[in-house]
Amino acid sequence: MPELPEVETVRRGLDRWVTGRTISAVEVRHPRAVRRHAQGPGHFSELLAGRTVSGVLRRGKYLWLPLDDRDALVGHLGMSGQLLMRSPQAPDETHLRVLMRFADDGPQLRFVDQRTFGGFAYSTGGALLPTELAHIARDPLDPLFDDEMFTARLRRRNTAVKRALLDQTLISGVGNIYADEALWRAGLHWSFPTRTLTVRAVTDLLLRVRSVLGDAIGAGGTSFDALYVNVNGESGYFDRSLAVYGREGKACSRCGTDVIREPFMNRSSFSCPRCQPTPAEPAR
DNA sequence: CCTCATTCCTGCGGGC
DNA sequence: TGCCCGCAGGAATGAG
Repeated sequence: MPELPEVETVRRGLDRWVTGRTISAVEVRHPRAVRRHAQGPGHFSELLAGRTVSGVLRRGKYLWLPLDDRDALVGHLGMSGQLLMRSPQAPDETHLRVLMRFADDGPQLRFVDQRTFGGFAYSTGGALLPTELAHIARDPLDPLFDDEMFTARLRRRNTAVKRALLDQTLISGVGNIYADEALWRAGLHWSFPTRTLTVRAVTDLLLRVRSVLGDAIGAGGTSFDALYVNVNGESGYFDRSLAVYGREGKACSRCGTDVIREPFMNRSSFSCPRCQPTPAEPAR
């Protein structure tokens, strides 16, 4: 699933391949892909034709492409979204949702999304920060991320630490995979109550979050090739480095104990029962 | 301001 | 061989 490292990898690819190019036409092949654009697919396409992309920015798991004025194209990959650079001659992908052509007749930008949780919207005045994502917190790799505010807000909460990590209004960019990996690195069980975490523990957790995201970006960057804006949703080569996610029944690389899987928030949480013991009074 | 459950979607793979 | 069903899960939404 695309989380911050995958989206950052996509951002770098897009920046290289579409910045400075002028859009000639946009075909919406599935209306759900632009469901957040209230005026509909036709209007969405009309607004984009003739516009020049001036860059590619990211906050958390959101991407946006500032255009040649104060507007922007904002998007989210959802769970299965891919952004591909493809030759105009390449056949349609099975789950092609949006096709963007450029005036130079060069590689097209294609949004391919099996489960259609992803989508795009036209953001009027959104070049600096689209209103569609203004409610999302800065991500931990943002130089302006406020560590002290994050720590204070997290410790005021009355919930499980993993729930807090997944709350995009508190810290953005972390999804199920990297939450589990960061918690393993920090030696914290997902149910640890935020109220009882010390400042020191939160500071360490934030360090682990940053280290796992940074490591994953490093791995994701290696899977690039010319006309492919990485996208596999399986985090480049980082899946080889996962310590607990998807590793139920396999040995923890730190202590050898079998990794366990527990249901949480209608999904799975993976942890090492020895390195991440269940707290005396777990939160949910 | 929280906190938390529900909903959207489709391909895959396990079980029978 | 084929059918059913659970599972994967980010984020908007609304209830309390």
